[in-house]
Amino acid sequence: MCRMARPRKPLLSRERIVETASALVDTEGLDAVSTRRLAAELGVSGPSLYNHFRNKDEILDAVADAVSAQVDLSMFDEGDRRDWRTALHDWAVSYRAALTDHPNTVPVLARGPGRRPAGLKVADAVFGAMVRAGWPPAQATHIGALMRYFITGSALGSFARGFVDDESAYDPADYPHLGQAHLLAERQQKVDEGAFETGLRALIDGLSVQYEALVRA
Amino acid sequence: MCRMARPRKPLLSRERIVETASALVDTEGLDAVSTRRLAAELGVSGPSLYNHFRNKDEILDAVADAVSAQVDLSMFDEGDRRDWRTALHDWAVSYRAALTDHPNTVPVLARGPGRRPAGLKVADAVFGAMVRAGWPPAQATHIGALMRYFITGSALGSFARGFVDDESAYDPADYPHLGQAHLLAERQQKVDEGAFETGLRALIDGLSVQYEALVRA
DNA sequence: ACCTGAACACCGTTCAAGT
DNA sequence: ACCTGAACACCGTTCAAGT
Repeated sequence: MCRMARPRKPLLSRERIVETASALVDTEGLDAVSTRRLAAELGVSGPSLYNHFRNKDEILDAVADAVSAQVDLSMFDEGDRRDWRTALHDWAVSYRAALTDHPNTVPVLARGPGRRPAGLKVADAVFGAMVRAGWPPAQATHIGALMRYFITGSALGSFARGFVDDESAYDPADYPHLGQAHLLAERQQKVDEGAFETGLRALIDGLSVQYEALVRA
Repeated sequence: MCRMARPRKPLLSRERIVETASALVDTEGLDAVSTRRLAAELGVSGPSLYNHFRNKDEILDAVADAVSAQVDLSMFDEGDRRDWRTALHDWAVSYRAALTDHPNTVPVLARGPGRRPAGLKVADAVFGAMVRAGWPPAQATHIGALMRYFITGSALGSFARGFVDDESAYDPADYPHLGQAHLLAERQQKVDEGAFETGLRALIDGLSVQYEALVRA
């Protein structure tokens, strides 16, 4: 029959838009998401999206926030018996896992929580748990921020292929210590995991030093 | 009299393009750089740029690399007497300062050195110095990577969604006073600086713990 | 070699018009 | 309220043509 301009049931919803956009980001990357392409994927015309989101950035923010919502926060529950060190470690691992599952969203997430509800919930949970563990509020804020720096920085630096898998890009005359940089690219994932683990351990060990000085005072 | 298609002296050079692009990025942000806009700024037509760079990404890479070139590496010189801890700290502070000077380039830089010469030189210097200090090569690689994660992650999380850049997004009904956004920006900057300092100290303290265990073995 | 205009295949967003 | 096509002001990039 005839195509109606407005069906009795809306064709679109925020949920459906975010689901489709997320799938597109995961499979084809951030650049594949244009309003026209996304709309086509949803079976509507481009401008229809503007009935549900103010602009494209809001759609991408919602996609990113769905990833933040996957981060496990149970280690920060009041009832959880984990030491703050263990909780912080387990949380960082869960956070990184969420980013690993959706590497293409990292450039959006790495810019901070902004006004994204799930992102803010993560920040709030870390802050609350650190304060309960005995950290002064100002330090608890710092810990939440610096952990996020490290985790998102790691995810961004890892997935974006920090080194190129091409030996000719690294002339040993220019970079005497990078002779095996192409091999480094080959084993990039291993290196990134190792660097993440080393850094995470160092971060928590170092915070422990500051914590001990704190409780002693 | 007549306008020539090819003057005896080239109108463009890679240097001039990068200089103009850098100024545009610094003053108006990454999004302000379009090939047409940049070309207009240079007094030429858009396609002219393709005689000097393969594509726009290469121009942006060159802009980012100019920032990497500003990072002080003297603390990693063979003659320098600084302890590896102090060298790492001083380098991190210099690195962050370079990013602070050009916050709009951080999204490009945070993706890793790629094949950018100055970025690779930085990675090479850190690696070499850590190995000379007694770290095993695998650990030296990790240290270079994890420090970069933290520093770029910090810069991205701080500057990209700073309250200053975001000012237009605030509803004037909620923030009727002009000073409000400024206060938020100032507080955010303080938090970011504090988190960076706390994190940097923790990272180096934590690495020290691992180093002590290493030399004892 | 280096620059040009024209052209191609796109963009994000607005808006009047439809139901 | 929610979707449409048309329109506006852009994009990055290719390419034949000019000198």
